Formats: sequence, structure tokens, C-alpha cells
Amino acid sequence: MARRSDHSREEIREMALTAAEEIITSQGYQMLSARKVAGAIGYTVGTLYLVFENLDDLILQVNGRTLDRLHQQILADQEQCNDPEACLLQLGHTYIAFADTESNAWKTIFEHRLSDDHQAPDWYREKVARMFALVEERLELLPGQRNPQEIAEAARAIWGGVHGICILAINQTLGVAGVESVQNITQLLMSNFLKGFINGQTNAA
Amino acid sequence: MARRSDHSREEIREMALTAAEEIITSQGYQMLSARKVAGAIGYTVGTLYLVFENLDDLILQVNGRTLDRLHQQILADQEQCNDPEACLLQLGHTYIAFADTESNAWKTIFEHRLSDDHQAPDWYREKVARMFALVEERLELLPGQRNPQEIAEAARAIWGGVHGICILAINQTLGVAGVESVQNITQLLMSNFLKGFINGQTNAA
DNA sequence: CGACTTACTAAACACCGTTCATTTATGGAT
DNA sequence: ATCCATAAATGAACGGTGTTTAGTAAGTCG
Repeated sequence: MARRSDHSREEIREMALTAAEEIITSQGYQMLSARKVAGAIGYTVGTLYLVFENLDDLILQVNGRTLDRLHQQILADQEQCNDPEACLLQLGHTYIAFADTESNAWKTIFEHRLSDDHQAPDWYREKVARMFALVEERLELLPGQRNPQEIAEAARAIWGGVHGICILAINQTLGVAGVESVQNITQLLMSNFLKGFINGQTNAA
Repeated sequence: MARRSDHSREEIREMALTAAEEIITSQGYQMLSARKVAGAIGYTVGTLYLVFENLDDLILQVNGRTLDRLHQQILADQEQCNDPEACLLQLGHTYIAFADTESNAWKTIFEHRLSDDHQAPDWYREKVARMFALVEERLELLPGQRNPQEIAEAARAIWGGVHGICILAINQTLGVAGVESVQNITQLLMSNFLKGFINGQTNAA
């Protein structure tokens, strides 16, 4: 058994997060439990509660890391496009590809609901806001002048839209087979939306 | 304590589903448990397992009923529109309004994941397919000839899109306040998509 | 009335998240 | 070198969960 000062708090924290990520990635987050994580790092449950507020906290940290990887992947893939529309389509593509590749980690982000209804902490919300900002930046570069609210709404429409297709696909609700079909539907949604969006003012109210 | 033949299997089944719906509606599905449902109908857990395969099965039945109510509401609201585009926008509106009104029941549909990864039974998938069919019917009436696959893909793009906005809104990820904003974003997504869709062939591949 | 059948119960099993009194190892002081 | 205060880690306990099943009691039929 691990004893006093074998590892620092930070080390234990890091070990626990890595172990949790491994369980989630390989078995899904439903299979995660405090005792499993503790066992995997050679400590007992009690220790976990010295380092994390509770299991929700631990999962939230894992989700934060997943969001970081997605963000990083998006940035990397954005190098390959030039005009704003192509970049937006690329963004959707990266999102779907990421959800497909890291499906268990990605599912955890939106399937894990916070116990009470107290919302996510600021640092987490910031990671999400960063994603929306990426879409907004591209939308602003599209032809035609838009006010900030129109941009914000369109970004949320696109993000939500892509996200929804992704969820239904993972839940096998769409009744389509293969990532390629999901990519097709996503591109269809985005390209048609953008076509309509660029074409002129849409009265949505 | 209830004894032999106080109620038929069907009656117990009905009572259990009603009790489960009440718990889910008022407290959310996380608060549902076999013992609570059993207690609410004056039986013990064991009896529940004579009537339902397991708790997942029970929840699936509740979800089926929720889907039925949504379907019924959509049909009712579709009376109020004439041209296909208006009907599609109406459809999105009904969806968001339903998710807002019956949020706990609606959340249960997509937050409750089946334990194993064995997918939903046919009767359940049929209820979902029925929804897609509604969208497809409207899409077919739009100007311009489309082949069945294009219609099917567009229906999934729209449904997924609306669904995604709905989820993000309920998770408070969108950072918007009030149902009205969600309705706005949904209408923005749909109207722009349809504008692009009607305008001409979109190469989505 | 007794036997059979079956509806139902209650207890058990193996888990879960979370807490906390207790034990144990350590660094510093004597 | 020994003691002590302190912090680290444990592990048992609490009240829950889904699920199974041996046993009991009630209704039915001969």
C-alpha cells in the first residue's frame, strides 16, 4: 500500500485522471467508479476524496481535458483551409471525426449530468465558450455585414446542429451506417445553412 | 400489502408506468428507482420484475409514451400550417416547445442510455422512425425534385440540428436565457437550411 | 376440507458514492 | 536516539442502488 508522501497531491491527481480516462476510453463512463479509479492507482477511495471534491468533480476534470484535445484538434485542422466557409465545414468535419474517434470520452461530456442542477464551474464554461468563439470568428469573415447578435445566434445554430446530428448518430437513432454518412449529413446541414445565411437577411423572429 | 389478484398484470404495469412518469416529471429520471416505483404502487420490487424485464425496460416504456405524446402534439400543431416550409418550421417549434414543457420526460429519452450497447427494440425504433417520416413528407412537398436519399439525409440533418440546439439549451451550454431565444435559434437554423436546400443542388460530399 | 398453484414478499447479494474515526509514517525537536 | 506532533492514508460504515430467489400466503379446484 502506498504510504505518506509516495506521491504528491498533484501526482495523485494526475494518476487518478489518467486512470479515469483509461477506464472511460476503454469501457465507457458508466463503468467508472471511485473504487475502480482508486484501485487502479494503488490507493483507496478515501484518498480520492482528499484530491477531488467528489466523483462529479473528477469526471468534470476528465471532460475538461477532452475539450482541450478537441480544441487542439480543431486548431490543427483549421490550418488546412483558407476561406471562411471551407473553414466552417472543416470545423464540422473535425467535430464529427473527433466524436467518432474518441466516442467514449466525447459521450461522457454530454451524457454525464451534474448531480444537482448547479451548473458547471467557470473554468469549464470557458472551455465551451472558446469553441463557440471559433465558429463566430469564421462567421464574421463571411460576406455581408452582421451584427454581433446575429453572429452569436448563427454560431449556436451551427454548433447545436452539428452536435445534434452527432448525438443521434452515436445513439444509432439516425439509422445510418458508418461515419461517412454522418459526415455527409453534417456537411449537408452546414453547407445549406451557410448558403441561406449568406444569401440574405433571414427573418427568424 | 397488496395480495394475490388485487390487480391484473396489466393493471400493475399501468400503475407502475404512471408512478414512474410522475417521479420522472416531478424529480427527473435520476431520482427514479425500482424501490420508489414499487413503493408508490403499494408493491415490492420483486413484483416489478415480474412485469418488467428490468428498470431499463420500464424507462423505455415511459420514453415510448413520451414519444407518443410528442407525436400527437406535432400532428395537432400541423393543422395550423399550409405550405410545406411553414409546416417544417412549425414542426421545429413544436419540438422545442414540447421539450420545454415536458423537459424532464424529454431529457429521459436521450439521457437514459441502454445498459449494454444492445440497441432499442423494434417497437421503439418505429416510434422514432415515425418522427423522421413526418419531416420527410414535408420535404418532399418542397419545390424541386429530390431523390429519396436526399430527402432522407435532409430530414436527418434538420431533425438532428433541432435536437442538438434543444439539448445544448437544456444543458445551458448555449448561454441563452428563455425558451424564446431557443426558438429563435431553431428557426434561424431551419429557415436558412431550407433556403439553401430549396435554392439548388448542394454538393455535400 | 385439503391440495395445488401462483402472486407476492422479504431478504440477500454485490455493487455504488461518500464520510470519518483510526492508524501509520514521517520531520523536527529534544 | 527517542519522542512527539502532524499530516497521509486507510478501511469500515452508512444508506442507497439494481437484481435474484427461496419461501410464504392466498385463492382455486377437486
